[in-house]
Parts: sequence; C-alpha cells; structure tokens
Amino acid sequence: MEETIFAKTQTTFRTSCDQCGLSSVCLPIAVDPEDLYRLETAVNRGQKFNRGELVFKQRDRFKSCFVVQGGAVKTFIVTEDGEKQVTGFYLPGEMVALDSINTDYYSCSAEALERSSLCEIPLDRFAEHTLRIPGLQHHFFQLMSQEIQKSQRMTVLLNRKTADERLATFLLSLSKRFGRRHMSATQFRLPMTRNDIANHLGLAVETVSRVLTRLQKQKLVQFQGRYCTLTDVNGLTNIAHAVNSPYECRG
Amino acid sequence: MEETIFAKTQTTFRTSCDQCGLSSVCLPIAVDPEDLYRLETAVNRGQKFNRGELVFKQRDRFKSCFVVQGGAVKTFIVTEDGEKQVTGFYLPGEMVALDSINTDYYSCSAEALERSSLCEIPLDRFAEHTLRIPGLQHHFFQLMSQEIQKSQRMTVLLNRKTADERLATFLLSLSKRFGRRHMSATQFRLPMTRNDIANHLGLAVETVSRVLTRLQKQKLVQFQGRYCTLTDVNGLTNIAHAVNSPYECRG
DNA sequence: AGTCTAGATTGACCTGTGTCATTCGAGGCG
DNA sequence: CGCCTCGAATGACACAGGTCAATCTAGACT
Repeated sequence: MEETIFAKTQTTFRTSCDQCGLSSVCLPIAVDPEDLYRLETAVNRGQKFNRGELVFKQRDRFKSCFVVQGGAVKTFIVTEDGEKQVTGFYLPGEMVALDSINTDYYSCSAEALERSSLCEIPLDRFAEHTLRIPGLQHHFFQLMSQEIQKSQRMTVLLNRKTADERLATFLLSLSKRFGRRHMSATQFRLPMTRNDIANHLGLAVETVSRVLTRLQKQKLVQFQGRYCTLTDVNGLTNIAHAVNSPYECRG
Repeated sequence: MEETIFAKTQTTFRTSCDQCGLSSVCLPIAVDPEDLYRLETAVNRGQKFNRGELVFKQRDRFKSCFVVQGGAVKTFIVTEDGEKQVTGFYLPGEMVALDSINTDYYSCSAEALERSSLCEIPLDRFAEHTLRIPGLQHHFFQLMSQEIQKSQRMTVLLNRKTADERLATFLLSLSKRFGRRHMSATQFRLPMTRNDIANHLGLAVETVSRVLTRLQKQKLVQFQGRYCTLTDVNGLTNIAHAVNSPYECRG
C-alpha cells in the first residue's frame, strides 16, 4: 500500500490521536489518558483541502492552529503595499499559525500546496485549556520560541547568503524535515512551485531555475520536474554553510 | 533637568514599578496591588551596562527576559559558520530575549549600545508565575506573537526592498518607537553604528552611508553624525512603502 | 489525440549593490 | 597638544542576480 520511493502525500488517516504518528507535536499537550480523550474530542481531525484552497486567511478572526497530517501548506502575508511574501512551508507534523496565537486575527494566510489533510486545534479559549492541562503552556511556548528562531535563521539566510547557499540550505531543510517524519530524506517531491521557492527565498524564478540546474550539473542533486533526489548531502552542506560571507568567496 | 531636543539616554530611574513609565510592558503582568508588590520584589530593576557589555550571551542558560529602561541594546546571533547577524535593536520599553522563553539557552546575545539600564525579569520558574498571575501568560503569548510578526516583517524587508526602502523603513521604525515612549519622533540620536545598521539590514556599510547622504540630499532627513532629524516623514513613508517591487521601479 | 495553460528553463543584457582603497573627522589618551 | 584608532564618507570598479523575451514541458480538459 505504501508508495514507492517518493514521500506519499495522501495517506490513509488514522482516527485516533495516539496513532497519528505526529505525537511529538500534539501529544505533549495531552499527558494523561483523560487529557488524550479531551484532546481527541476537541481537535477537529483530518480536514481535507484541495490544492490552492485557503486553510485560513490573513485578518480573519483567529480561531485555531493547524497541524499538517498529509500534504503541504504555504503561509504568506500581503503587505500594505500589496506585496505577497511566502513566509513558510509546512510539512506533515508541523504546526501552522503559531504566529497568531493570542492575537485577535490571523497574521498570515495559509494555502494548501496539494491535496492536504490538517488537524484543527481550536485555541480561541486557550487560557482555559492551559489551566486544565499543565504541560500545554510550556509546549506552546516552546513551539513559539522555535518559530521565532526559525524566522531569525531566515533573516540570516536572506542577509548573508548567495542564491546557491539559499537553495542548498532550503533543500537540506526539506530533507531534514521529511526525514524526521520517517519519509525519505534523500528522495522527495517538492510540493511547491519554483515561484513559491523564489518568493520565499527572495530570488527571481529564473535564478532558482539556474541554480538548480547548476547544482544538478555539480551532481549534488537530481531533478525530474518536482521530484528531487539528493545525491550528495555533504556537498550540499558545504555549499549551505559556506565558510565565508556571500561575496568574498565562491566555489 | 530634561535634556534638549534629543532623547536622553540616561535618565534618573524610578524605584517603583508603577512609576516606571514602561507600564504597558510590565504592568499587565501585575493586575492587582498584591501582584504589583510581588513583581517589584521579583524584578531586578535598573541594572546598568556600559557600552559594549553583554547583557546575556548566546548559549548561556536562559534565566530572564530584560526590559530596556534607558539606553539601547542590540541582539545578535553567531551562526555555525561564524557569521555575526544583528537580529534586533531594543529601545526603552522593549523586551529582550522573548525568543528564548521556555528554551534552555539564550538563542542570541544582547549587547548594550551605550550606557543602558535594564530591568531583569526572571522567568526561569515561569510556569509557577503564570499560575499565580492570570494575565501573565496571555501577555507573554502576545509579546511572542508580536516578536514572530516583527521577524516576518523583517523577512519581507530583506526580500523585497531596495537599500533606500530598507533605510527609510528603518528610520521610520525608530521614529515610531521613540515616539511611543514620549520622546521626539523626529529628532533622536541613533544609538547604533552604521556598521550595526548595515549588518542588520543586510547591506554593506558603504551602501548605508551612500543612501543616508542621498536621503539627506533629498531633504528627507538630516544628520549630524549620529544625530538624526526627520524633516519629511511623508517623503520617507513614500520611499519605505514603494508601491512596487524593488527592481522594476525606482524614483 | 489535440489543444491550452501554467510552470520551468535558458540566453542576452542591465543595474543595484558589494568590494577595495583612500580620505576625513571625532573621541580617547599618553 | 599631537597621536592613534575607529567610524563614516566617497570614488572606481566588478559581479551576482534581476529583467525581458523566447522556448520547452507537462498536466488538465474537450
């Protein structure tokens, strides 16, 4: 039933939280069986979204965070001046909307990149939950800290890295994250378009294309359309963590 | 006693929290008088740091957040590959180290940009505090959400804006933040070097210099060394929110 | 199968911003 | 007071990556 080498995006979703396989994200919320039961009744599991559908919309009233079960999601903000900026990609096991917790409105929109399944975790009455479930608060603080740190690493990426370094970093990040969920870390399908990647990394689409073909020529990766095989993780790592600053070294 | 037009950095610090003038940051933590008393005993007020001194250091055990009372602080991270990246500047009334809450270690270092005074808010036993003070958790979640959103705006800035737009945005941000604290929003001293600005905005120092003189020639700002006078806020706003993307429009 | 469209690739060219090198100015100190 | 150092400003030049334009590819639909 499992698909071949490439990470499958639409799997059969389990009906109980403790079998979901994403326990490291949600289950710390529920430490004892009673909590687990409450969690299961509170959480709205396995909502499906088609490619292009919005999971939530910037400026809508904040209601829930979402955990990706299958598929993939991108978040983006639209700035005052109408610029669209992809702020993140979310893969199975990752939680979306942490940036909006305890604010009144969603601070970004989230859109399914392919047919996806998400768990909705209602957090509008967050305070009550935390009183009931002791570990919950700590867990969410941790998730939010990570989100800040992720965003700061992004800042470094954009500030200090060349196009090649950005893309190597990006591919390795996907690899690591797929790997964490027991999917292949070296062979996967990119759920997003080159355009999304370019936007996210602050590059032109053309540059993304050029760099990817260049990395391919260097035998570091191989592409067949969206399908991606990392053939030399070390090589990529070397590029990603280039010892020096963007402009004074290359090669 | 008040200094002239320029925001004073070393003021006489009050001894009680409710007179501190930063109430919007700290006092939501303490909603009733008893809480206030607890807060005053818990918080370590008015610690002084000289220019260049570290308030806390990346990878040190996380202990406290800090609120800037007077002066200014920069935070920076050092990446695996030895790059230094200034992640933020913190002015009076702003809280530092939110990105480290509920993590084991500080995720960045904080350094005083001039002689500064900070309030230390011990949060290592954060969970107990939140049980005792109901509003505390909500308040901190809010602060952290803001921090994430700030970081995301930074991403947009770095991704989509030219050097001119970045600097206009930067100056306006300082202006707004000084203004919030009842300091002049149009005349202030930059507490950081051009180098810090350049690093933070992902530019070369030379570019910062050139752009600042350019903005000066356009009569939008005026500089005397670190002293800065915004002479045309609207003009700056126009540049900061340039209607189109960096490269297809200029002027 | 044939058509359509959105996404991806590739080449030619251009420009914003980085690098290098030099000069200038101001604050700290013997 | 002059020396020293660090930060800032400015000019000459180089190049990474953007723009424009054309072509190719692969699903989606009739």
